[in-house]
Amino acid sequence: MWTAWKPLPISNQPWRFFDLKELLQGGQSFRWIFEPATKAFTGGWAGFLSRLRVSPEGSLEASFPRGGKAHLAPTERALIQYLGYSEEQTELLENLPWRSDPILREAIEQFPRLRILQQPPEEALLSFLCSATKQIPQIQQGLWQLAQRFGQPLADGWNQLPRWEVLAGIPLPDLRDTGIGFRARHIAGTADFLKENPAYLSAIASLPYPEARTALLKLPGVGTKVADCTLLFGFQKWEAFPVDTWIAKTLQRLYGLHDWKLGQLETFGRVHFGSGAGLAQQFLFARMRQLS
DNA sequence: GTCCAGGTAGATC
DNA sequence: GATCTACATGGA
Repeated sequence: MWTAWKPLPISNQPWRFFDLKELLQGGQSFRWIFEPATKAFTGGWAGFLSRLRVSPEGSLEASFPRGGKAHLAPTERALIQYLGYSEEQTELLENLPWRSDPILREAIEQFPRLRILQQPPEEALLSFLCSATKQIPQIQQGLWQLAQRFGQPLADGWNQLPRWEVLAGIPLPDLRDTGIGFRARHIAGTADFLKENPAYLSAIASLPYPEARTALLKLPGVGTKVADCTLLFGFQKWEAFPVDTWIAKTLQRLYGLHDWKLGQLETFGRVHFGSGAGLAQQFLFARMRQLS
């Protein structure tokens, strides 16, 4: 069913379970399920499945579907890319202003293995359309239902997230049945829009951040926060600085930015943290949740 | 029971 | 433009 555990060559530093949990279930992807029996996470993206765990010796290990299901396994290289372990992110991290910003430095020290997961844009968009005023476990639950009902079967009871073309044909009441509540009409609206404009998302990939953001904001249910999450986690637009309730709280309490408007906080983030603002955002997000 | 959750859109001023 | 509120659902 699964290949033997094998270390992934992505860091010489030891991993803790805590590091892997924050990377896979820290609010970036909602497609990794923890299995207490094996202390491993199963999940993936697109048509790929993997299992990940931290060995007792502190190395990050992966295992893949095998046998007739081998095509469901990502290459080791693709998995490492998905996990955000690229030269590009290493450089962005190095260039963040942690030398002059003790709050950011502390956050990075607390979560040294954290990176931005590089997810398919379609999945990031769908995920964060489901995220409005929901807790992370509920987002995970809603996406699981969407996948099980409308997505392509993979293996081990796992389905792929549904493609937007498929979502466009599903009646609103059926979408509602997955428990995603009022977000169903946002999904339906965006699915219809993308059906009319099939190349819309792929065109966004080549746009600079400001134009890409403007384009995403035209989709129903996509506001500034969902747009920035999609741009950061799906399109690798590193200057995107999503401001949600946690980040707003962080900037108020730790940076003293009381009474700032959302738009002002977004601008502050991009200016203060620079070209890797989105990466900084993820460390601050993890840190604030840890403090609460 | 009440409050809140990785927000957005539409109404109202 | 800036502020106010409805929107579904589940968990604390």
